[in-house]
Amino acid sequence: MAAKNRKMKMMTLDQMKDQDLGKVGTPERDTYEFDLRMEILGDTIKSVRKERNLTQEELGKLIGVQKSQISKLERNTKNVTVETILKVFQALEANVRFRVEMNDVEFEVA
Amino acid sequence: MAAKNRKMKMMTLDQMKDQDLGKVGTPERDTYEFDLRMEILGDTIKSVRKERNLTQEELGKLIGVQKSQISKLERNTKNVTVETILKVFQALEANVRFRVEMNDVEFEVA
DNA sequence: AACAAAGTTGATTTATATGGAAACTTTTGA
DNA sequence: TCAAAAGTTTCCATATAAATCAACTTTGTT
Repeated sequence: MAAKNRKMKMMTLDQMKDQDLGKVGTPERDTYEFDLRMEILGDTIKSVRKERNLTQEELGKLIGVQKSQISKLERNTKNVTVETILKVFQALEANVRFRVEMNDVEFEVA
Repeated sequence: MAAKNRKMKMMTLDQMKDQDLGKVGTPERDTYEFDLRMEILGDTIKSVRKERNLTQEELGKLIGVQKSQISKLERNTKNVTVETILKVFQALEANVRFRVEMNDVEFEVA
């Protein structure tokens, strides 16, 4: 997957990603970054659920959905809506913070 | 809207919300909190766009949508998907951070 | 091994987010 | 003041997220 040039001593993760996945802004790279974030989101749901010692079925019951739906949110993670995210983490009694940074300015979309 | 009891000297915003909108967890209160967050999200898009000195039409062009769609995202804000949020703020060259807090543990869904 | 509990997957339905087109309203600047 | 630019709204189509159900696989536990 990586290391094309034998003379190269070090390579940052970002350099590797630039090379193997294309620069930021290209469709492939954007897709990769998006998929990664969605995967992390799914993993986070799972981690927090485990922390609360809940099964998918139990979490589902709290929200009012089947366990299969929870499974999909944890694994199958494509795109999700903000509402779904908030619903899940509220049931898990976790706080969701949402922040937009632009240059020096920060917007807290708490 | 508020101040039912004349003897009451002080009331926190949370107490007021509890009284006027119902406790956290009730459907009305959840709806209110959700609507508020979505409104803030819309306002944030608008603020950042203004900061960048872009019209809705120009921002739309960057993303590949009509100005009416930007208007809807800024005002009409109901629910949105994560993909849409990322797309918009990426076009605005703003960073979106997304964090889940549970007790002392923090999950960065960067 | 073998049974139950937990989790996953696929097919399908329903609800709704995304988006365009066009007419409309508001804002702004000459 | 009025014309153009910017923003809004309505009606509509399409794509897809949310959800169920049922069958399946995986993971413990005794």
